[in-house]
Amino acid sequence: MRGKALHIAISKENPDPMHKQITDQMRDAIAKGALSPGARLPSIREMARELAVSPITIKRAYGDLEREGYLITRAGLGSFVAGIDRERIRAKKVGEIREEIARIAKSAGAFGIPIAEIRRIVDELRIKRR
Amino acid sequence: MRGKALHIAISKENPDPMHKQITDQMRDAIAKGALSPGARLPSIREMARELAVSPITIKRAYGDLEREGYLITRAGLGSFVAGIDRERIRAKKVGEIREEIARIAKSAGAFGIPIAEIRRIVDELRIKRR
Amino acid sequence: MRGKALHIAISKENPDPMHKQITDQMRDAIAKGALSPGARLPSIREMARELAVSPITIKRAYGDLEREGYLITRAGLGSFVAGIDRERIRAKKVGEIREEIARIAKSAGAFGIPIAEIRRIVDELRIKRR
Amino acid sequence: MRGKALHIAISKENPDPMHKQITDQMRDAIAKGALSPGARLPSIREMARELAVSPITIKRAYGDLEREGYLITRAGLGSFVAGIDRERIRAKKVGEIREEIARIAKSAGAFGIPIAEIRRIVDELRIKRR
DNA sequence: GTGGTCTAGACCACA
DNA sequence: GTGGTCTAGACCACC
Repeated sequence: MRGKALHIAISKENPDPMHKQITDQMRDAIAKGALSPGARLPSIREMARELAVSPITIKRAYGDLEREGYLITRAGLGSFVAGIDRERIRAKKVGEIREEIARIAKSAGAFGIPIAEIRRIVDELRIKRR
Repeated sequence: MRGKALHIAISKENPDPMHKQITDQMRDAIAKGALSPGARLPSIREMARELAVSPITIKRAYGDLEREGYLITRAGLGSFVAGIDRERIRAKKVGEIREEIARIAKSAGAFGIPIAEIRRIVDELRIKRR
Repeated sequence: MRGKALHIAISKENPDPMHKQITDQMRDAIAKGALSPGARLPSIREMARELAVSPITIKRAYGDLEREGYLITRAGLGSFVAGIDRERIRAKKVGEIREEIARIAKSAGAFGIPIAEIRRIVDELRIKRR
Repeated sequence: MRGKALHIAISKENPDPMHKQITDQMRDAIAKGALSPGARLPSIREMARELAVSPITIKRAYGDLEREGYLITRAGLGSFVAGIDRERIRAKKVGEIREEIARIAKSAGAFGIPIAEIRRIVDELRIKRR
């Protein structure tokens, strides 16, 4: 299997701004290990051509990911996947999920939907995935 | 006890736009039954004064809720809580939750977080709420 | 004395990019307390007109300061000085100074300049300021 | 003992551009006396091979150092460490340090950090180095 | 009016 | 070629 390691899809339907769609997908790809530390990423201009967006939008996405520690970029050289503490990132993600679930549970409560029902929804997913 | 049926809190910290903070809380109040069908809501001007925001913001919120079927505005009379098919709304909300959970599970998978762990997070919440 | 609380000077001589010159000066102003928490900052467009730069450059500066926790900005409302943990920021600044001094001392060592001489330079400053 | 007089380390982590990392280290080596006046430096190509960078980058570094008076390049012969007025260079460096310290002290003042505290930081360094 | 996003295009330093 | 900065101008959502 020889293909692009990076398949980024931008949807105009998605209300998220482009740069967020890009960072979200790249963050996941890096976290998942689809991109190994040190690997060179497409240059800003390449990526811009490929996704048919402005280089500035890609720059914005790369810049955000750099601030988050997912990649490092050096003028004249390009951008590279950063050495990442996978455990730290996983823990951070779990924390985010916990907050999201809590928010959902709270809002569900107002509609008379108990947490038990949310649990049931999660279990449905587990079964579907089997 | 005759008091405000409606306690809406707008926070500047909350990144959500004001009109969304308002609709979210009113929707929950109506769904929860805190506001009974037919009940008269404060006029746009009253509400605006009370929350110290622009009437335009309230108009936007009422308009959104009307489009969603939660209230009815009669020109010259005011706005009233709509008669609501509680079951229909609950079912709709469950569907929304299902989609959100699926989205979370998908993104979590990229970080090596299995659905079982999400289930665990939900269970933690159940215990905490007891 | 009634004047602008914010005097920002941009120099074309300065090799730092404009947005950094702006953030540096605003950060100092906020840290110093010249701007109180909650105070409204000039809008992006106002500031841009005043400094005769593009609104995007100001946006960049405000965005950086927001990520650093110095201000919060809400669409449609404007930008406001954040409630700040002054102690935390002071400690961070001391850490940065420590690193800078260490770097200077290291580079000075190569020229045969001992730390004692750096100390003497600092003392000169103390006397001058009296 | 006949070994490399010049150990230059280029780091990808270091945000400084490569040419600066090189000039900084060579300048220090010359100022320190590790390279004696008249000594022949590796040719641009040699150096480039050794550091695994482009000859253009080395050319830029050598050129910068020549402009600063640290080395002399004779076409066809190579590059040589310049005869240096060590005192003059030391004095210049002290001046630079004085300016940097003044800048740091000024910025620190905005955070309520007195010069006395900077002095303390310098003293900590002195102790650590003993 | 406010901020948020995106584009097209320019100029610069770095390799 | 690379990334970094800045401009001018457009369109959108929010208030």
